[in-house]
Amino acid sequence: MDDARQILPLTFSARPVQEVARDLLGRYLVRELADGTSLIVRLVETEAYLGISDRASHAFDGHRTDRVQSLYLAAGHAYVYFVYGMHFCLNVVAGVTPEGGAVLLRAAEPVEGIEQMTVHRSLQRSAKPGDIAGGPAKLCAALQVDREFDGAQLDRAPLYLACGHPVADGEVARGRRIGVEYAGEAAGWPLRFALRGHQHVSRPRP
DNA sequence: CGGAAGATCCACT
DNA sequence: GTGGATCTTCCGA
Repeated sequence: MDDARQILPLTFSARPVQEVARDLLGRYLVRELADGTSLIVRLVETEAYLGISDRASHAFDGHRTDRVQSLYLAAGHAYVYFVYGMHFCLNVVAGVTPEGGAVLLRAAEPVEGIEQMTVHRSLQRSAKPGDIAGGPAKLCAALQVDREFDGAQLDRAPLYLACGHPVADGEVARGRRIGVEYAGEAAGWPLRFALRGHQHVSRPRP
C-alpha cells in the first residue's frame, strides 16, 4: 500500500498540460522538512495554464522575465511565484515541449503531518476542512514552500510528487479558472479540475 | 524611477 | 459581499 508514496518521475508532467492537471488529482505532494518530518497532502484541485497561447498564463505570448524563467524549464520542475505582497503559489511545469505550460496546485487534503501543517498555518487544532490547504497560498504556507523552491525538480526530496491514488473520471468536476477575468476568452476555458464535492476544494466549487 | 496591479486570504458587516 | 493587508515585479515616462 506504500506504492502511494512512490515518486512520480519528471516524465509524468511531460504530456499536454490539461492531461497533467487532470491526472494530478488524487496524487500526493510530499514535503520533507529539515528536521526529518514528512508532510503529505492529497491534491484535490488544480488548474492548467497553457503557456504561450493562454492569456491567463504568466508565459502568455512568450512573456519571459526573471520572475518567470522557471516556467520554461523542462516538465516536472517547480514554478513558485509571489502574489499580493504576502502569498506564494506552487505550479508544476508541464507540457510536451517547453512552452510555458504549468499546473497550479490549488488545494489539497492533509494526509500526514497535520499537526505540523496546522502550526505552519497558525491555526488552532479545530481547523475546519479546507483551512489547512484549501487554496493555493494556504497549500504553500502549510507545506512551507516559498521562492526557494522556484526551479526545483519535483521528483526528489525535499519536495516531490508521489503516486497517491488516481481518481475516476466520474469524480472529476471541471470549471473556469479563478481570478483570471482579465484574460478575455481564455478566462472561460474549463481548465480548473477538482474532486467533485470534496470538502477541501476552494470556493466557488466547480 | 514611480506607480499600479496581481493565478489570495481573512475579518468584518 | 467587500475591502484591507502587503510587497514584488514590471512597464512606461
